[in-house]
Amino acid sequence: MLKYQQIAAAIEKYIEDHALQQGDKLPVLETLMAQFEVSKSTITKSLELLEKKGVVFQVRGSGIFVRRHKRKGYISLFSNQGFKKDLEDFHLTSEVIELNVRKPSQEAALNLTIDENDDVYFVKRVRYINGQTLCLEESYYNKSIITYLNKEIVSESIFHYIREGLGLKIGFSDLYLHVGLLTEEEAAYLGLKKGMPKLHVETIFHLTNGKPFDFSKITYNYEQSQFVIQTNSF
Amino acid sequence: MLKYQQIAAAIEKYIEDHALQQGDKLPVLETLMAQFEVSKSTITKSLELLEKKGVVFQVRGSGIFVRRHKRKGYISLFSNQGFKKDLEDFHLTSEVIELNVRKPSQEAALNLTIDENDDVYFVKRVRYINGQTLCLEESYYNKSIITYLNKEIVSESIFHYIREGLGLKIGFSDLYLHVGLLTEEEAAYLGLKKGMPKLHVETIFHLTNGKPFDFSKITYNYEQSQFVIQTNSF
DNA sequence: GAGTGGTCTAGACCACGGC
DNA sequence: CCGTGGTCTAGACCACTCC
Repeated sequence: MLKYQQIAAAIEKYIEDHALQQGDKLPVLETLMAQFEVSKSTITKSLELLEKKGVVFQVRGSGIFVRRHKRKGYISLFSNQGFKKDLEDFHLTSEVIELNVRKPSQEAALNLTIDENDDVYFVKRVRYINGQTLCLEESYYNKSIITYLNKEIVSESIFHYIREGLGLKIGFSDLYLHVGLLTEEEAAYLGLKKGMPKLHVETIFHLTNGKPFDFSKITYNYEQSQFVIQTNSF
Repeated sequence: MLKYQQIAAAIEKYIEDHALQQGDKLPVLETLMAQFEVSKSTITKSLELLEKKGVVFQVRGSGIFVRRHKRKGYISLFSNQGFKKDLEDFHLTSEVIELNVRKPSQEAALNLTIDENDDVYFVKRVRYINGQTLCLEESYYNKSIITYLNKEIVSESIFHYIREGLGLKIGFSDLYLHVGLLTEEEAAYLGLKKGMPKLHVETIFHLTNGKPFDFSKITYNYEQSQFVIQTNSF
């Protein structure tokens, strides 16, 4: 692990352990430099990382402050697929409905930029949060990248397996959000009634080298659909 | 304007002008260093900025590539309030329903971290996209920060005025998303029917110094609610 | 004006991709 | 192995905040 990542992790842990709140001041750069025995730019890099993650904000001429949104019970839209850590407050489980190798739909092939004759893993799951249905998920994984999946992996965190088991590096993703009404089938899986509202999210996940490896379609239970997103200006 | 921002803007313009597509390769670092006559870290800073914005992605040992999502007609969830540039494809207009100075609701006071006796500007607008209703917006601006607003400003881009007119620097924001069904009043403003789905977004905007200055509640027309979000891993 | 974060440089060395 | 991006350093100078 790189220095600036270690330092960022240490600072984040410090904030967590001391239960610091929004606006609380952290030590000044010079102190941090001395404490971690690194140069200024390394500390700066660490703090940039934490700023991107929405953990701190820096004010020139003033200091470094903790950033923390106030509301509880909201799910971070980004820490759902792939970044499970933030969900420690929640119990996430999955019920696997379907898992097989097949040819992709035209839509899936397009989004994964593969040929319709290439193989994909198809995964269909219902995910539960604290015992309640959270969402219905249908995912297509490019089999030439995600070479193996089994029921055990798919019941747990697929993304954890991709990183640790396969040693792949997940880069960026594009999310597409829609609002609509539940179909009969979706309602059945989620234990809701047809015609109730839904949040539908399609995501294309890429590796750091830019190759799309997963196309996911997720329908969220509106009762559980409380999401938070932290953003920064450019 | 800072060097690295100028360079980032230049590179972004180059991508735009040459209509580069996802995966297209940009010149290597050394070339860019020479071309802009700056040191390596400055170019790196520029590219980091573009990476944050979702304009490029960098692959170690390989190169710098253009990142561009494929779907058209989607609104970027972040470039709506405050970052209007990305919406050039769309015609955005506003109809002002209400504009006045008042005491904040308990909810607004809480989210702006002010007292219920402090003054706020209250703005209620319906926003149109290409002539269709896009959303109903109710905003509370901390009057001790946003000292003046009038109908003309509020009909145009409030955030542009805050930046240029008031010289304030917008920092970060917290978005809270919900899905639900339209009330009678909301449906009336949006020209829809009660009971249809809605996306409800509450946002708290902060200045770079961390002070919240705007609390907004927006109800989106589900027919227009096609949003895209580009994210990066940490 | 003192304190504090941000920008920029020049250069050494490292790590990954792909031929 | 070469080309390419990433990390890290030491230090100069700049810009903002707040007393």
